[in-house]
Amino acid sequence: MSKLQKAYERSRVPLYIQVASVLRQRIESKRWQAGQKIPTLVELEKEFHVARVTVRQAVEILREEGLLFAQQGRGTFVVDAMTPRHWVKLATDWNVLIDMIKENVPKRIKVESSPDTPKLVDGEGKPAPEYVFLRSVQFKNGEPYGVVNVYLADSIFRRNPRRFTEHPALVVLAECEDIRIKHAHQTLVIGSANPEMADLLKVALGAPTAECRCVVVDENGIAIYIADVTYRGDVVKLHIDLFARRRSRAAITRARDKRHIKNESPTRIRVLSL
Amino acid sequence: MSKLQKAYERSRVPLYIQVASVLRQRIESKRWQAGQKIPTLVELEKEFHVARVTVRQAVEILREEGLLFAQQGRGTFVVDAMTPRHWVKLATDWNVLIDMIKENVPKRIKVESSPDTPKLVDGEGKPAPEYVFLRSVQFKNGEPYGVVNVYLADSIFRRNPRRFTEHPALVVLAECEDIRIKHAHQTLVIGSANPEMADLLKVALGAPTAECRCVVVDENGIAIYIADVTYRGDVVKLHIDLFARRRSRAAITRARDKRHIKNESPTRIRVLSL
DNA sequence: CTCAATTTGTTCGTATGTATG
DNA sequence: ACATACATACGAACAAATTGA
Repeated sequence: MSKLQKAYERSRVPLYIQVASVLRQRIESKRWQAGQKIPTLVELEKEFHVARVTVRQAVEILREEGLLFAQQGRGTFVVDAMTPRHWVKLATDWNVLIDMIKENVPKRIKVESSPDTPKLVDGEGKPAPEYVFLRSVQFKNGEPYGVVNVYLADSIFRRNPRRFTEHPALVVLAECEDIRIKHAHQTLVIGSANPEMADLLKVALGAPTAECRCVVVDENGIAIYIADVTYRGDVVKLHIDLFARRRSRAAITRARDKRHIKNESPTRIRVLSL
Repeated sequence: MSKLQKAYERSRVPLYIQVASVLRQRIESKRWQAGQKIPTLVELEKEFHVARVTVRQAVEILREEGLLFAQQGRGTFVVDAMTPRHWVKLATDWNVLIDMIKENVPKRIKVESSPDTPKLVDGEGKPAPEYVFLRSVQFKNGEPYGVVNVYLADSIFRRNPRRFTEHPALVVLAECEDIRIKHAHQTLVIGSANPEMADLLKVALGAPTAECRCVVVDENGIAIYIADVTYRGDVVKLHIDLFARRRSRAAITRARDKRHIKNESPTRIRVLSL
């Protein structure tokens, strides 16, 4: 039994779909670059240990998606024009977060409201007596990339219902100077799209997603803001600075480094076998 | 046409898998709580607009996963004891990172070495003239959860080959007091398992993964350590403190909060329709 | 205790989709 | 393109366990 068939046992998703998703990732991750000829069907069927027809079905899917085009007698190629990726950079600091989503302002769109559950908080803050539930989809270039579910303490919402419905709730919250925040935090776990999210985000069912949860607790220990955000997995990028010596002229140095790489002799790699 | 069927058009994922993923999420999100009886097969087949057998297949999957148990004549129930998950908590600070992976020490295991590509650095640091390539799989409770590919500058490696092969390279690196680090950072993007990773991590092909890249640059601007780590998506959890007022007795407060929740009147949710 | 209602479990037959060689 | 085998999905009917009147 091939490795893929073992993977098949685990997921019960049709083989050609699985193969297609692997090929798609190679294109999206630029491992197969635009215009490049991809391996022949024979090579692919050897790599994946599947039948010829199965590979063809996978390639067919990507052709329909406009990622590949095939030419009889020549081969299969990655299409040239790939739209540049839009990344959602996750913030690691309150002020950065507020600044970032400030720009999101007009992107909020209402979605058929499903009667969602209250959602318990797992260990941070007491729930407020009443919440207002807001739901929106985030768009960029006409493409959905995130679904936001917000529970906002009703007492906060009442202060200015208009502003809270027209702007990101967190931004309005940050503007209220008299609200004293004890702590705010964000967690991220990786999930996969359920049918509803797949529909809203226009991705395949089971496609990777980033599930972010942001909770703001006021000075009384009340969770006044609870947001559950689901992003398409392919738009999320997180950058963490672990360590930095003072006087870091990072941007400038980086640019210079890049030029160096091309001129230098190729780096040698020694594989260490234990 | 139902939403599920639309999702089917897009992904060609079998219907009963889609239903299963919806049910699974209801359990994991606590919308269906432990011990609770879930709707009957008849109700579910009405809700999802699928045949009886299809719902049964979905329930069957969750039974095999140990999330549900069924009793003829009574109904189907959510199991009580949820096994606590093992999370890989991503570090957001150098010292925390080192402390964390210190404990990983004995988990490193050698894997069939594939002649991997040199991997270019995208903007941070010049490559060293020669790297040593190390590869390992991380285990927890006998289950693989991460694959690590490390490029370590050969000049660093030579200082103590034994230690570098027997311990996490980053820990040994941190111990070398004479190595001055200019900066270190980590990035995370979400990907999906290719055939090789699916095999190593024992997950389905295309299953969500976390692709972490950690780069350490020394005072000369040389990237002395480049690690590409692929984690199973379901074990990664990232916690970001956005904001915290001084004198936060978080742990104690949390414990008290939890008790409160049970005694208080249920929180009301008002759905806001724009 | 029995009966009826409820609910899961099983089995057909049929049609279509998936995967191999 | 074909033949074969198995998976998926439907609808319908029936069997078996549980509950409560």
